[in-house]
Amino acid sequence: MPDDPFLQKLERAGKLSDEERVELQVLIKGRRTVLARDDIAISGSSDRVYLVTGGFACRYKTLQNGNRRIVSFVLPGDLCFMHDTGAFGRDLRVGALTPCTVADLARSRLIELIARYPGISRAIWWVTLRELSRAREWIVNDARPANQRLAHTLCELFVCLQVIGLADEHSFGLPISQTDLGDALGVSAVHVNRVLQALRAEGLITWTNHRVTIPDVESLKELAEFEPSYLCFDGYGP
Amino acid sequence: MPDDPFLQKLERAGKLSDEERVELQVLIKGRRTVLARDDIAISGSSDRVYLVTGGFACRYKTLQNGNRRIVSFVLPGDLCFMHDTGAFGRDLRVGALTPCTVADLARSRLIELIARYPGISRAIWWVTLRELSRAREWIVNDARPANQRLAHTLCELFVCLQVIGLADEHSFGLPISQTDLGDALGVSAVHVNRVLQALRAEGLITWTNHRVTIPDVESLKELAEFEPSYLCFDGYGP
DNA sequence: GGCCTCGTTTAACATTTGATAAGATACGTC
DNA sequence: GACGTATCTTATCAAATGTTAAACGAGGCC
Repeated sequence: MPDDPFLQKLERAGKLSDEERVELQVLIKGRRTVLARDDIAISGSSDRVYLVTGGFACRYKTLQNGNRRIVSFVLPGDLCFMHDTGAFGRDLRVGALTPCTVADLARSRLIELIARYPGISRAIWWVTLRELSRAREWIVNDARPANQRLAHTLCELFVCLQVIGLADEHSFGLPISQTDLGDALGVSAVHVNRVLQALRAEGLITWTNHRVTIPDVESLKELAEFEPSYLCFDGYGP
Repeated sequence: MPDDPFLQKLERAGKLSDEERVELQVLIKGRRTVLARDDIAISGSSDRVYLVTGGFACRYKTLQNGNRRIVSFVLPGDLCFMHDTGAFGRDLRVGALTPCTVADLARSRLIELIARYPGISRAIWWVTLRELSRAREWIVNDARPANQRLAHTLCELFVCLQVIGLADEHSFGLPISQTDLGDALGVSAVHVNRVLQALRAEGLITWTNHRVTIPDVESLKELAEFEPSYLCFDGYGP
């Protein structure tokens, strides 16, 4: 139980009591699988909250011209639609980029837990504020040219995956397509490839066999102007 | 007291009791003025929460090349840095685009009120989730070409200003420069002007004397693919 | 009125990025 | 191993956007 990525992540907001931890473990018991490219959830469509426990997913919207814009990645341990009851935007979806495992929680039950347990309340606040901080950083990132933007996104993925034990010192598995990555960067797939070649040529990264290797993390961070405090991994409070 | 834009906006999340309203009115009593271009606040720098009561402001970050990216506008009645204690990103700032009036609140006092009053707690949750929804919509907007992006931003400003009584049926005052607007769109000032001329030529807007007029709101919304549910003005809950 | 500053507008050119298409490579299925 | 599909890669051309600079206009100040 100390290895559940969800609880592990929540405890970044501050320690949970044993009781709180047990309540949450009971809540997230069930699992279902979702195929790659299938939706995990659509906003405003249910009384469920979704916990992704395995695989890569994303929050996205589709524009009228058919373009998809990914607004955030969803990694193991991330909650989706915690607060959504239809009032916070109607067309946001969560889709699986790879095969995923998901736990569906009853929103009402989670709300009860938030009301009863201060540690859980604090943790859910932390999760929400972290999402807000990350969303704003993505807006900032969109002001950078595509090469920096790609570098920044790779740095973010690297740090987030490292925290949940899915990256080692210099590499991480990235089983998504360049098209997916382009939708996350707001850039065409062809241009992702172009910029990727440039980063490769400079020796900043390699990406083969669905694994990204960053020989010199500091160099990539420097190119990306990556400043990880927005990921809030230093916990709640000063 | 029914005309305070802050309380008015908070009550979108659900009615406040008389007691709650009085507590908040006491809290937001003081006022200071901030000159255009000055910062109202820097993240992580104080134990204060800032309520903008007049003027146009923005949240922004500055990139290493000197470019500024505005990640959201801050209008009268908007709170800033409610949760910020240094853990949620270090370099976000709030700056005045025009002369502003600001009330500085003690964060500890606001936290007390949230803990004691369920209506206030719900309202602060609503404010936060609304910010998240809006930030994600800005990410989506960045995937649109500049003309749509400008149209979308004008639609957003129009609706938000209308709600606080600062816009009439077809126009609103917009006392900011095209450079500011460019920083919000992630586009150069020259290109803002280009796209602006195009919108003018199509008769979609006029913008003179710091006032934007939208003769046919529906047409502009259609161009922008503007779907206002993300602004959460329909309140909390389904 | 004259001057100064700031913002807007327009122009010319450079760069980035998008769109399309074709060839190459990997992977799964039979 | 052969085939089919998806992805990656590269090339070419078109469109969007950035950069720089200059002219123009409005408003404040003396």
